[in-house]
Amino acid sequence: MTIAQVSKKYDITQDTLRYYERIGLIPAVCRNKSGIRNYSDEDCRWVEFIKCMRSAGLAIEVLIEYVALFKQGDSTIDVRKELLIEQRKQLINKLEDMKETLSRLDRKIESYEHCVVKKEKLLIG
Amino acid sequence: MTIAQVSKKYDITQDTLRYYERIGLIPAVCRNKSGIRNYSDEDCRWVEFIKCMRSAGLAIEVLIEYVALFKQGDSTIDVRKELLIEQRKQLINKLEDMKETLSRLDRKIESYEHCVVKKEKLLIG
DNA sequence: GCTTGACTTGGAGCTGGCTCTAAGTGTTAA
DNA sequence: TTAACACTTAGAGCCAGCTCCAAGTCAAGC
Repeated sequence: MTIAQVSKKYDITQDTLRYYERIGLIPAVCRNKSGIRNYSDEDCRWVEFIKCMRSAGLAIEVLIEYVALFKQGDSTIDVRKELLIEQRKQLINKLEDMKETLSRLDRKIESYEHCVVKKEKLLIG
Repeated sequence: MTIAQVSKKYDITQDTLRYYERIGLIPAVCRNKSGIRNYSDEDCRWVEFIKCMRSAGLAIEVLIEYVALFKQGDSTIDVRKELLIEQRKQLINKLEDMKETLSRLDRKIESYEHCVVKKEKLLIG
């Protein structure tokens, strides 16, 4: 796949794809003889995985570390697993916080309902 | 309450508190004759509300709008409610995305479990 | 051969959201 | 009364994470 196709498929700009590769957020993509990127299926899976993790708020720094460990091979399997577990923990905490905020927002909206009712009562009665 | 107390209570730097006030993220706080901020209970509730919403990822821009509408009085009640409902919608979507990412992370960690088991089998057998 | 156009690079620029600084004012304690 | 300190302001600086740009390379079509 060309960079243009990957960009379209995953809705990530070409600039961002090149940027991610430059900083090591995805492993180096193979090129043809004239230096043009040709994304393999595995490259695509990386792009998709990183996009997903980024959108959930995992830091670029952490993901770069994960990719670097991956490149070092099987000896880093345990470390990678620990890294993922730590990220999961943080994600769960964030989810909890957001759920609380959501219910607070619900209550706030609820109180606006009462407001409107009062206003209507005033208008009617 | 002084800015120092509010800063401590809500774990927000004094700089950030002043910044929030400057850009209209919280309504103007009353000052004594020499210009020093004195946070009322209502000011504190604003600080806490804004902190909570910010931590869930609501944009500063949107919250500034909410505060501006609030300052305009009761005529903006309906608009404010709509604004909150829209933000709730977005928050729910974000939560859903994050939940999916979380279960993906779970599966990934799961697959690392298998990895370790294989490695152990190799070591043992 | 020449133009067009899709790609390449390194580096500069931008946005959001703080965070720090310099210069100044006011209160308090010795 | 003078030193120390907590506060004030406007504006510069910083960081993450892109996004844009200039200059260059290459392949395809006229």
